[in-house]
Amino acid sequence: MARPREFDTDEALNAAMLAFWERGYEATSTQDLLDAMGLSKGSLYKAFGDKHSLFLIALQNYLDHLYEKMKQSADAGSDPVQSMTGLMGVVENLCYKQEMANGCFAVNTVVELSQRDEQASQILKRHLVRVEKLLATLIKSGQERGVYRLDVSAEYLSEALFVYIFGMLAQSRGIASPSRTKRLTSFAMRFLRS
Amino acid sequence: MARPREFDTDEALNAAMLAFWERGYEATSTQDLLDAMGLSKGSLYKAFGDKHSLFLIALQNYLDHLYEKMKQSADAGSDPVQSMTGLMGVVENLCYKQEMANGCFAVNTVVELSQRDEQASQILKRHLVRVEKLLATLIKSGQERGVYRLDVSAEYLSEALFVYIFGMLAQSRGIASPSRTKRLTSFAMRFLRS
DNA sequence: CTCATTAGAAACTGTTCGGTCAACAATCTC
DNA sequence: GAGATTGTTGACCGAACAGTTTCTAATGAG
Repeated sequence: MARPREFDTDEALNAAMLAFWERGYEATSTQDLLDAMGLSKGSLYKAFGDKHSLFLIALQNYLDHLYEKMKQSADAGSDPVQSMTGLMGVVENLCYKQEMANGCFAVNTVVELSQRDEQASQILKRHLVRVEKLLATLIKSGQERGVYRLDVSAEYLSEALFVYIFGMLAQSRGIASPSRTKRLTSFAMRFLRS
Repeated sequence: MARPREFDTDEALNAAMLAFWERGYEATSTQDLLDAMGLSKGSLYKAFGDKHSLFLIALQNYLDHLYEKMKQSADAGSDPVQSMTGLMGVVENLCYKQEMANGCFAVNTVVELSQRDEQASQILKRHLVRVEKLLATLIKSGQERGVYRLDVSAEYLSEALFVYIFGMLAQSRGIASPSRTKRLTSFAMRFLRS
C-alpha cells in the first residue's frame, strides 16, 4: 500500500465537479481545478488520469447523486402527485440555488459537449433515459389512479415533461427568479392533470 | 477610403457565427475562426476588434435573423394556430437541421456564457424577452378567437411555451430525432388548446 | 504621379494551456 | 530498520492561446 493519500478522493472529486459545473469543461483550466481541489498537479494526474477523465468521473458522480435524489423524492411521496411534487422540488432547487444559479451540470454538459465528446454523450444519454423513465413511471401510476390525463400516453407525456424540465434547467442560467420558477413548476403539475 | 476590403464583411461574419455556433465560444480558437472566415489575423482584428467583440457581433446578427424569421412565420399565418405552427416550424428546423444538430446558437450561449459574460447576457435577455412577447401576442390572439385555453393567462402560457421551446432546442444537441421533434411540437400545439 | 491611408500576410509576443518527470517524503511489509 | 511502494512537490515541456507589430500592397484624393 505504501504512502497513503493526504486528501479525501470524494471531497476532491466533489470540488472538481463544482468547478466544472460553474464554468463548463473548456473554461475550467487545470489550474482552476488544482485551486478548487487544493492539491498539486502530480497528485491530480496520479489520482484521476487527465482533465478529461476527471471530468467524466465528476460528471458520472453528479448524475448518480442527482438521480438518487430524484428517485428518493419520488419514493417519498405517498401518491403520484406528491411524488411528482417532490421531484419537481429537486428541479426547482437546481433552478434557483441561493444567489448562484448554475442550472444543472447535466444539462449544461449536454449543450456544451454532447456534440463532440462521444464518451460524455453516452454517459449523459444513459442518465437522461433513466430520468425520462422515472417520469414515465410516475405519470403512468398517476394515470392509473385517474389523477393524470389519459389523452396522451404516459410515454409521450413524460417525453414532453422531460423537455419542459430540461428547458427550465437550461434557461435558469440566464433568466431565473424564484417566482418564475414557482409558476413554471405549478404549470407543469397542471398540464399533467386531466 | 484607401484600399478596399477584399472580403465580404457579412459573409465573414456569418462564417464566424457558424463556427461559434458549432463549437461554442471557449472551444473556438482564433485559428478556427481564421480558417472558417478565410482571412488572416490582421484582417480579422482590424475588422472586428477581438475574439469577444466578434462573438458579440455574430451573436447579435444571429439573434436578429432568427427573430426576423420567427416574426415572418408568425405574420404569414392567416390565423393564430397557423402562425404558431409556422413559428414552431422554425424551432423544428433548428432541432433537426440535416445531419448536424447544433441546436440554437442563442440557447447554447445562454447555457455557456450568460453566467459570466455580462454583455452576452444582456444581448440574450433582450432577445429572449422579445421572443416570449411574440409568443404571448400569438397566444392572446388565439385566446380571443376561442381556440386557445383560457384557464391560464396568455402571459403565463407564453412563459411555459417559451421554456418548453428552450428545452427542445437545448436537448436537441444530445437527443434529437425527427420523430421525437415532431411529437414534441404537436404536443406543444395541443396543450395550448382548450 | 504622389502621397496619405487602409488592407493583408506573416513573423513575433508573452502567457497559459494540458501534461510529464525526477527528486523527495511517507507509509507498509518483512 | 531495510527496502519496496506509492504520494507529493515543483520544475519543466512543447504546443496552442489571444493578440500585436512590421512590412508590403493596393487604393483614392490632390
